[in-house]
Amino acid sequence: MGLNSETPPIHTETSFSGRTKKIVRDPCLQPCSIERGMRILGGKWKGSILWHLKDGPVRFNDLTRMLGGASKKMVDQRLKEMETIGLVERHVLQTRPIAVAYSITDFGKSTLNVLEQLKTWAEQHGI
Amino acid sequence: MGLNSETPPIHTETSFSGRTKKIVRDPCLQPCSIERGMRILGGKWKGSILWHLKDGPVRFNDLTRMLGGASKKMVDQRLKEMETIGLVERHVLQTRPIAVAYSITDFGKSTLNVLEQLKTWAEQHGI
DNA sequence: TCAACCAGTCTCTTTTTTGTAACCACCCTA
DNA sequence: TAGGGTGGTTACAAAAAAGAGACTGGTTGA
Repeated sequence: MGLNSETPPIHTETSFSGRTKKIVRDPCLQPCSIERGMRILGGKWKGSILWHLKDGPVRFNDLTRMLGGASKKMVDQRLKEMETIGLVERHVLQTRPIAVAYSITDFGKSTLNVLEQLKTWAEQHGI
Repeated sequence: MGLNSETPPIHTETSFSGRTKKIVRDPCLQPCSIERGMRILGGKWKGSILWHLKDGPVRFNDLTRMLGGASKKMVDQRLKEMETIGLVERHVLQTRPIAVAYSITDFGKSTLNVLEQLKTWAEQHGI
């Protein structure tokens, strides 16, 4: 099916400067908020990590095991990124032997809505 | 602040097989639905493209101009991926000169909730 | 003592992604 | 006829991401 009379008109935000030069009225000069959000949450494993932390702190190796397919290196990198952004926190437990646990911060929790929607969407559409 | 008595207990889904070997009760053998969803929507520009198509078909060059910073090649690649998945449709307009417009499909529209949430989240947190 | 655990780190290689720029073939208008 | 438009494609280079696998240095239980 092609575009026919019922389909909405072509949506353009361009116009001509003078008679020939085309300009965009509303370009995303910087990546728009969706794009910027994706750069935070869209990385490989990031969503999954947050999701696995939502029920309480998890230790490093446990987390790696939960994310079947992710290497320690990956998990380590992601956790560091997410720690500097403030999505997760790192706690050293003064037990013997020493252990390290990661937990989700309030900021991290603020992403759970989005992730839940995404999860629902993916499941509904058999992704 | 470290982990103290009020913080939830370490959340582990592991146990020991026999006495020594640790196993995970609930590993993501395949990437979980969040991960799989991200693989679809998380790519660079994908969300933005869908968002820009939501108000009606847009022509290729216009779209490229709207996504400030994306090259034709990028937009082209993303559109092709998204067309094969069924998120967008390509229409050749029999005008003179010939033109091509891309529009969002119903499946594509089903992602708009997620994208809207993401957008809201990003804006609320000054991302 | 051996083996498995802890939380990572390091190095190396491979793969993927991204960007730049030129090019095509055709159209339209000043 | 030149210079803008149309929707792409191609080749090449550069940069980023990902993966494999060994290794550390200590701990713990059988």
